[in-house]
Amino acid sequence: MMSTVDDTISIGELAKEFDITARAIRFYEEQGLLHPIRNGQQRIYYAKDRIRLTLILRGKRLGFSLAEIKNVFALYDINPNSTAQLEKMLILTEQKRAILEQQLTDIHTLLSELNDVEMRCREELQGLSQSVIGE
Amino acid sequence: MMSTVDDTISIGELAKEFDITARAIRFYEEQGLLHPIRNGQQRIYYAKDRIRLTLILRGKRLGFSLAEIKNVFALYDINPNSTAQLEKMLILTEQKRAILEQQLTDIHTLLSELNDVEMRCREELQGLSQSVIGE
DNA sequence: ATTTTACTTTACGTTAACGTCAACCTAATG
DNA sequence: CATTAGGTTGACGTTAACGTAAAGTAAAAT
Repeated sequence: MMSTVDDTISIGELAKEFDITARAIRFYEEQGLLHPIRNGQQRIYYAKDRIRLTLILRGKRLGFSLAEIKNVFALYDINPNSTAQLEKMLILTEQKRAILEQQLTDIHTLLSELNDVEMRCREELQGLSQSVIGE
Repeated sequence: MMSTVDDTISIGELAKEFDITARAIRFYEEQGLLHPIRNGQQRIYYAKDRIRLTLILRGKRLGFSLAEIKNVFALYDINPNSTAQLEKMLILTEQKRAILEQQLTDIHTLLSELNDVEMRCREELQGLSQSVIGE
C-alpha cells in the first residue's frame, strides 16, 4: 500500500474530533453547509471542511440556525461584484452585529447575576459550617 | 367604575409590551415559568411577571431551553437549607458560567470577522465608485 | 340588544435538527 | 472465506417551542 501521507480524514474521524455524530455531519451536508469530496462512495474531508465545521458549531453555540449559518457562509463565498450585493451584505453584517452585541450585554448581565447567586451560596455554606463547629 | 389604579395588565398588553404572542406567554405558564393570578377566568400580570418574562427572553436569546431557564429560576427560588443543595447549585452556576464564557469568546471572534467582511465590502465599494468617477 | 373585542381551553399542525433503525457495500483481518 | 469495522442511502421517529384553528365566555361599545 502506498504511503498516502495526506491530510484527509473520514467522517468517523471528523465526528470524533468534533465530538458530534456522523449523522449530524451528513445532515450539514444535506443542508448545503459542507461539500466533501468522494472517494468512490465514501466521503473524505480536508482541512477546509474542518474550518467549516468549526464555524458551524460556533454559530450554533450562538443560537444561529443552520440556514442563517449558510447565509453567513454566502457572505464569504460571494464574489462581490455588484454594488447592490455589497450593500445587501453590509446590511446583513450589521444585523448580525446588532444581535451579537445584544448577546454580549445579556451575557454580562447573566454572569454578574451568577456571581451573586454563587456568593450567596458560599456565604450560606460558610454559615452552616460555622454553626456545626459551634455545636 | 372605581379608579383601579393598579399595576396589573392583561395577557394582550403583556404580549404587546414584549413583542411576543399571547400563545407564547400561555406556553411559558404551561411549562411552569410563569404563575399569573386569575381574575375569574382571566389571567392578570404584575410587575414581577414582567421581570420573569425579561429573564425568560434573555435566556432564550442566549440559547437556553425553557427547561434550563426553569432550572435557573429554581436556583433563585430554592430556600437553600441543605449543604447538598447549595453545592449542587454551585455546580449548576459553574456550568452556566462555562457556557457563557465560551459564548463570549465566540462572539468576539465573530464580531471581528464581521469587521473584516465589512471592511472588505467598503473597500470594494470605494473601488467601484472610483472606477466610475475615473471613466 | 347585538355586535365587537379580548380573553379562555382544547387540540392538532409545524419546523428545525437531528436520532434511530434497516438494509446494503467494501476493505481489512483472523 | 467468513467476519468484523467502518462506511452508504433511505426513511421514519422525536423533541422543543410555539402557530393556528375551533368553539365558547364575558365585558364593552354601538
